[in-house]
Amino acid sequence: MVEFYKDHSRYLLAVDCVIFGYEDDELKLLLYPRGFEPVRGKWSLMGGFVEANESCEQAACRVLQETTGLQNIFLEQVGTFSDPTREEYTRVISVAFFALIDIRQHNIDLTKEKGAQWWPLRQLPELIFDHGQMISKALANLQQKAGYSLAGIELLPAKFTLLQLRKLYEALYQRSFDAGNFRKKILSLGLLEKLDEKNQTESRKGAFLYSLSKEARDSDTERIVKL
Amino acid sequence: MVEFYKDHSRYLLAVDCVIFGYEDDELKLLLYPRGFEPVRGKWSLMGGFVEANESCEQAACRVLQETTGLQNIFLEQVGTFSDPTREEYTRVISVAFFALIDIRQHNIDLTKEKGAQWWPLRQLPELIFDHGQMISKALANLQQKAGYSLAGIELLPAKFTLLQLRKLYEALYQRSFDAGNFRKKILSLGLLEKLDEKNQTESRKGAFLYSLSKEARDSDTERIVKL
DNA sequence: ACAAAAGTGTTTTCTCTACACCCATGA
DNA sequence: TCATGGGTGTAGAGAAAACACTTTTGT
Repeated sequence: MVEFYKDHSRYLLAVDCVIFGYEDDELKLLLYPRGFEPVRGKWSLMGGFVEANESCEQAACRVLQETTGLQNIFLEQVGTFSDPTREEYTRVISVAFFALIDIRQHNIDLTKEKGAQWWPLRQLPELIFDHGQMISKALANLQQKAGYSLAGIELLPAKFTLLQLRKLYEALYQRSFDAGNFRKKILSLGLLEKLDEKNQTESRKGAFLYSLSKEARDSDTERIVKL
Repeated sequence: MVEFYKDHSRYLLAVDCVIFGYEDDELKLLLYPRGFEPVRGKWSLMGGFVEANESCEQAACRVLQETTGLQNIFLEQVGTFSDPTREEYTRVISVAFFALIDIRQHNIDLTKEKGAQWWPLRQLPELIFDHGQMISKALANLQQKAGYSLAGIELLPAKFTLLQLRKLYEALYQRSFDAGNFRKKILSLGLLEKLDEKNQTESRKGAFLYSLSKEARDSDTERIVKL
């Protein structure tokens, strides 16, 4: 066995997922009443411990899959929270991730089973530990990312109208965008593919559906929203 | 003692610092020949283990202070590296930080004592583990941050000329900037304070020195460089 | 007919960029 | 006097913002 490191402490390592969804023109977060002690029953992000054979990213994927039934989800590190007193009873280091999911795709039975609820971002309940900080930082990350790419699109169905996209951006940045200018700006990026289908449910006239084009998944650094 | 967590593994937790400096019109990194096994003698970022009473941020501060003699340094998380096989002999999770220091302020004796060297960013030696990845990510962070704020300024002395600032930005982005336009853009941000001193060493005419104004430390989200 | 969203076009404003030009001064 | 950086001004290109206007269709 290895002797080099024997003088140093070892810590529990967890991941916590800030799971964003979008519904009724507003951003929502999936929160859970914590199922085990300590602080059982208080609202928290969904998390789990990192097992011996997995990275934090893999652990976050697993947690996400276990709680929403979804795989291949947009997932990104937010930061690592390591204040020695962040949990009450023992020291746990937590790596926070944020995930963007299409709220209509997730497994509702699975989430209900654990008592999970979608909470509007603007009216969150009190959260355990430093989960509030994790959420703030995740939101800041998301806003920044959405300003440079169409990252936020993961929150919409695969096919969407420009109205839906605009409403999403309005929710993200808490401001309104001129409909005409928004359309021109987004289409000028050349990242969207116009489909032959129309959505007739949200307007009299009907609006064409769009989806992210193949080429779009790659490099797209142009600015969309001026903050 | 606490029983809730007893089923979960505990891991060694380290921090690694990507220490940026700026000298001779180019970005440099402070690297160390690793002083202990395994892989003793290979070049690496300076790091250390997180002790029981400190957060990762505190550990990074401590490491930075121990290696450069500097305190109150710009320091920011880059990301957490947790691949189970990232180190050869045992599992270590590492949180990478990046630091910006004024290369002329650090304690040269202290760094020399450990065999540390400043390496031009464009000609780095081979590094241990995933330290190369940490550096790439840190650089990307720095570039992005410098595009929105005057973050890079920490690499310069407290008083500097606009030529020095421009050269720094040119090194950061590996491109040139029009001298007149750069001056106007930077000054229009209202973040710099013009001093009554001049630097006579870098031009015949002499250039006024500037420093970051008090108000500037706060929110400054306007874009400086278009990427 | 009207309301509401879809979609297009125009005008104005602002920022970015390129570049011209004068200033000061050490060699 | 010449080269070099300091510093200011300006004209043109291009993007962003504001907004007018036409189309479509369910009620």
